[in-house]
Amino acid sequence: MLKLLSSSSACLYAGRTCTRLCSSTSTSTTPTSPPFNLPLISELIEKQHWSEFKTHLKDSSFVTVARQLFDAGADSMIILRYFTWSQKDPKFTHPLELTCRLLHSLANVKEYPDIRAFLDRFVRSHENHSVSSIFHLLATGGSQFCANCVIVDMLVLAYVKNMRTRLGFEAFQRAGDYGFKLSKLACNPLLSGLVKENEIGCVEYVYKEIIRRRIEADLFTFNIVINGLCKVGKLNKARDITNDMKARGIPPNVVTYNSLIDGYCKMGGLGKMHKADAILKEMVAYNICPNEITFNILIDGFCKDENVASALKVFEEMKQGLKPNVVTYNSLINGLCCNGKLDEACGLRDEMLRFGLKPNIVTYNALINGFCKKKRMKEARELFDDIRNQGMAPNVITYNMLIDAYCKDERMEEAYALFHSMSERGVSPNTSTFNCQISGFCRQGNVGTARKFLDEMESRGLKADPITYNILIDGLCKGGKSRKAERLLNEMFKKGLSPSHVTYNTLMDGYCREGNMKAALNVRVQMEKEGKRANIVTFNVLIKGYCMKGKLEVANKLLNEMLEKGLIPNRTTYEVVKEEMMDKGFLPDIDGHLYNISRS
DNA sequence: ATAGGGTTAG
Repeated sequence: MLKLLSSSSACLYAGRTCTRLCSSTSTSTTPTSPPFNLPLISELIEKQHWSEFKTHLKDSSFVTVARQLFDAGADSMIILRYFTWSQKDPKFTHPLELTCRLLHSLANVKEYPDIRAFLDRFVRSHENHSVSSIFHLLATGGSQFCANCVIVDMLVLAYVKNMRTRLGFEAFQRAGDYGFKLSKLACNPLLSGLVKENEIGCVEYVYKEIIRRRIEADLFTFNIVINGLCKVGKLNKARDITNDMKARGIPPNVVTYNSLIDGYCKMGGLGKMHKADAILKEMVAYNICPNEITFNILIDGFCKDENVASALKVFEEMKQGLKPNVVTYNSLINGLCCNGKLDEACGLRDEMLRFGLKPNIVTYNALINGFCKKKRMKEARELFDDIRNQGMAPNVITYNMLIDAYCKDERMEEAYALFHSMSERGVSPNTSTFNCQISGFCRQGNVGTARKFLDEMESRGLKADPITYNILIDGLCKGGKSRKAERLLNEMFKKGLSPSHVTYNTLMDGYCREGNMKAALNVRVQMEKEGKRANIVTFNVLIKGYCMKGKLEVANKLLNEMLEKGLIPNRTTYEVVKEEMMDKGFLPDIDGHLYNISRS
């Protein structure tokens, strides 16, 4: 078998010319082939008598035999069996032309489950045929148009199911070029895969094409698209699609509304919970009943909005008709912990135990985080030990929180001991784990050791992220080495990392502190060249820098520029301005803003 | 086949 394969591609092209030129009765392609006895060969394949099969065809390549089978009009199931058998050799590659021929022959006799299984293996195999070549051979293979539509539909599905979403998307596009009509059976999973991979641009494209190509869309189609748009904050578009579906006679359901509510909750900004609440009212008005998940989304939204009081109100409302679950409690416990209300958080933990709900690792992490932030390390550690007693295992987040807390408490050895023990327990450190420790060393002014951690992390195959660099840049700046810090920007670019606002602001702050306003302004220019507009922190840093140099006129000019750009001064701005400018007789034009700030 | 929770930098 194997030694014959090397010549298979030559055979393929010779064969193609041959089948085109000769009449269809031609069954023998090479003069050396033994006479082809279809009934006998078919029987041997069907009964899987492979050794006997080989003795009959010992000199023929796979391509030759396959072509003989096709040309002799063998049963498609027999040919499929032959293909499957030849796949036992993992290095074997079927010529794509024959694969397409097999697909056609299976489609013509409507053996759909077999096509599905075959394509599943096909996309998983190492044979990386390009989507365009597959389409080309399918379209020129002279099969019925409908057969091709089915095959392509199943091909898209096979790609998506096997995590080759990009290829699935490409096949979707090609299907449009060739005019092959797809079904929602392929399109819905494709959309779902694209959402999971955050390819929302592609999701929007596929949705538009589904409408344009008149592919039947169902409730799932719309919900997947709406969910994808909500996840990236494109709420207006999501609402438009909600209207589209209504117009097409598919009313939104609870899932649709949950996605929208979640979108508004995560959007951030002022009044977001008000908008989320408005959607809730709308859904109730349409007689769609909120479920546990609706409430979980709202509760989490209020918690993240630092409004635990409202979250608790919604929680009470939920208990009237629905049963809170672990996620509900986790959101509340986390909300309470982030606001330092540890007793109440523990109370809720006890309540969930009374209701027969078992705290999971997320519950523990929320509580541990709460204690860590209050520097109550002893209790945090007790909770950490309790995880194992409860038959669970701490995960990388648990470790990261504790390591970070020990570092912030300047207990670097304890942090390092945990760092060591996590590997022993089979939890691999990630970039954050290193960032916490790098940050710890920088805080102690030990940038050298911090830098060594970065190298150590990369030697373990973990990539530094922009945060790693922000930490190091901040460390160098605080040590009065802003020039050296600026060199790290180039290192970032070399690694394909793009500096964020934080990176530039940190560096500017460094130069400002050194009194080097010229260098600080240069950084701003560079930042804006990179398409990042100055934000509140940028202005705060620069204003403070000029104030410290006594250049209050320039500081005042910057303050006005900030207001003109619609940036609302925050507490830091207020403090800088108050201490440095107002006390020295400057009356910056931020009266109204000042009122808001002093109240907040 | 669609929905929910926890860590790091200014």
